[in-house]
Parts: sequence; structure tokens; C-alpha cells
Amino acid sequence: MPRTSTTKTRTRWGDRDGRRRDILDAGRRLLERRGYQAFTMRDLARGAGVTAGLVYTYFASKEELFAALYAERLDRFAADIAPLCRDAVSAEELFVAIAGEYRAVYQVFGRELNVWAVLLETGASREEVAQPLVQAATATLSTVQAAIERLAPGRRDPLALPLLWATLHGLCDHFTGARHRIHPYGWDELVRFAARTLVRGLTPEED
Amino acid sequence: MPRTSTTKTRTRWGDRDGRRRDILDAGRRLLERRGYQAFTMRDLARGAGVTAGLVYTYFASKEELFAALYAERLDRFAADIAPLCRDAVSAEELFVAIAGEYRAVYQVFGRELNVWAVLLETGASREEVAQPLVQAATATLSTVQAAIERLAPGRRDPLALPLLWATLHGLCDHFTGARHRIHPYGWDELVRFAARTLVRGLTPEED
DNA sequence: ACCTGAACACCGTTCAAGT
DNA sequence: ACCTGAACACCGTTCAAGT
Repeated sequence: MPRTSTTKTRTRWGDRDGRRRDILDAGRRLLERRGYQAFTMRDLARGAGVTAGLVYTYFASKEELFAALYAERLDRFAADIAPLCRDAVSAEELFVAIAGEYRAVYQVFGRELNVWAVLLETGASREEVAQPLVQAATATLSTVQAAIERLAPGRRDPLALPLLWATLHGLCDHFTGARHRIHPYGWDELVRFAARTLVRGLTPEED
Repeated sequence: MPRTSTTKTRTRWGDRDGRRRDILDAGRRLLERRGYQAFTMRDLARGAGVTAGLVYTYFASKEELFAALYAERLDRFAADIAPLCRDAVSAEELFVAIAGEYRAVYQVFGRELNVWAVLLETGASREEVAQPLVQAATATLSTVQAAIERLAPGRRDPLALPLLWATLHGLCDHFTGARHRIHPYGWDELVRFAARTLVRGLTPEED
């Protein structure tokens, strides 16, 4: 076939799995390029080579499609940080490394919907939508928890993990948008400072 | 006039200041009751006793109306925390107290648009919209900064304030939505823990 | 059975026409 | 000059009709 390598072979009529992938791929592409706003079901359909109406036989709503994309991304995030958690030599370095990965997720997904916010709001009524998100989040957290226990053998408060997560979230949000007008500090600088401060604050007295 | 006290006197034809207030009041009411989503310009107009079209002679867009409401709320926030900053006896208590006030703001405004995010995105093109927001934010920050200097006379890193703010933001976001599914800790518990951890982490070595 | 394309209800926004 | 109400362009979603 005289096609350039970038041109995908067309999904066959009736290939539900392939079609579903096409839709998710188009969704991811659109989300990364243009963000959730200016993300139209008609654009999505065009990107996937189908009609808007058809998308609704694969996903019940725009929100559920978004949740599916989110779950996929969180799985990749969990896979990305697993080696970091395994190999990190200090809690401070681990925090900084995870922050970088989390920021990439946040820039695409964080603004409109956040990791857990989807869960109950749509999840209360449709458990099968929330479940992959809960699972990815839980897996991520236990990976990090294991690393914390390895790096900080001393007694560690169970509240530490939620606090670290909230801080990470706040830092990402702080650098999405236009904070530059309020303070002049950059991402690297503030994340490093946060890591140092938190590690120091969480380390037991007899340091 | 045989009117109940809850019935406002109708704004006179041509009273631009009164009309503007009516629109802002209706907007605030709608925002607090139903949130930004399900906030319709037609509902807003009905709440203010006017037509949707008229709103656009007072505010250039839904977003600018929202920014105006936000600025008003931030001014109230700044006024609310001023006495807290003046009277606080410890940095930990101050953090907890401010967190409570900030959460109230966040629950209405935080989800869709955050304090600074509006600034540049709409602000780059329309400075007069961004300016009140920047001003309210700056005023708030300097109030807090003064309190920090009073409570912690030792050398204090300038990065502390941005970190505290990001953490606050992250905590609020963490408790807006459905985090309950991931961890069992409550707001009071986690905020208290965050306050203790941050104060400890920010206090110079020779403690 | 998968899939299309027209339609529906609704949104933010504009603007000629009223007073 | 302030204000209305109809209209415009567009959105998410549905559904009869095609293959």
C-alpha cells in the first residue's frame, strides 16, 4: 500500500474494539492539544473518523469518555513513578521526581476534573466508570507509601501521604495559569523548597 | 407599602449602579446555591429582574461577571483574615484559621477558576478585569506575610508564603469532591497535621 | 449490528427595535 | 440612554433511517 507510515489503516466496519481505541486516541490527542475546553464531541468524532452520534454507543457522555481517558493516564502515571519509587535514594529527591510526573498529568487533566473528584459525582451512579479511577489512584498511593516506608524507616504518620498529595496538587495548580504575576518563583525552585520543608517537617524530632 | 421585608424595592429604570448591584447580587446568590455549572445567563438575568441581553451592557462576558464576583469575595476574605492575622498567637493556629476561611471561598469559586488563573488569561487582554483580582490577592498576601514575620521573627525564606498558599489550595481541593473514597481523614485532622508539619519544616534548625 | 445525519433542547452572545 | 426579545451560532445528546 503506497501510504506514508503516519497514516493509520482504517478501522473496519463493525470493529468495536478498534473503534473504541480510535475514539480514545482522538480524545487524548484533542485533550493534549487544545485542552478540555474547546473539546467538542463533533471534533472528537471527526478525529476518530466517525459521527458524533456513534460516540454515544461507546461512551454514555462526554464526561465518561473523559473519565476513561483519565483512568488510562493515571495507569501510565503509576507505571512511570514505579521505578522512581523503587530507585529513589532520598525522600526529597523522590518528591521532586514525582512532582514532575504529576505536573504533566495535571496540565492535561487537572484543571477541569481532578483525580478523585470524578469518582463519586459520576461514580455514585455509575460504578464501572469510577472503579478504574479509584483503582489507579489506590495503586499509585500504595506504591508511594511503600517507598516512604523504605526511605523513612522511623515512625511515620499515616496523614503524611494525604498531605504530600494535597501539596503536590496545590503546587501543580499554582503553576497552571498565571501565578507569575503574584510571585516570581519558578516551579523547580518551589518544588525543591516544598520537598525540603516537608521532609524536615515530617522527620521525627530526634533528627 | 404592604411588602414583606424580604422583598427588595425595585431598581428604577436607568439606575445603572443599582442595576449593576442587582446583577452581582443575583450572580452571587446563584453561584452559592447552584455553583458555576448550571449557572445560566438567563437564570442570572431572571434573578436580577432583567433580560439576558442587558447583562452584556454591564459585563462583557459571563467570565468577566464571574471575575467581578470573585474580586468582591476576595476582598471580603482579606477583611475576614485581617483580624486573625493580627491576633493569632501561633503560626500553627493562624494556618488553621486561615484554612477555614479559604475553604469557604474555594467551595464557591475554587473549582472552576482559581485565584490567579483568571488574571492573565482574561487579564492580558482586559487589564481592568484582572486588576481588582491582583490587588485583592496582593493585599491578602502582604497581610499574611506581616503576620508570619511577627510570629516567626527568625530568618524566614521568602518561598514560605507561596508554599503555604499552594498547600492551602491543595487541601481545599482535596476536600472538594470525593476524596473520602481514598483516605478516611477529615478536614480538621489533615489541616491540623499540615499546619504542624509546615511550621516544623519551616522553623530554622536551632529550634 | 454498526453507523449516519438530521433534529432537539439549550447555551453564551448580539442586535434591531422599543420606550 | 436603558432595556427587551428575537435571533445567531454552537453545544451535548438523541434517534429514525440507512447499510
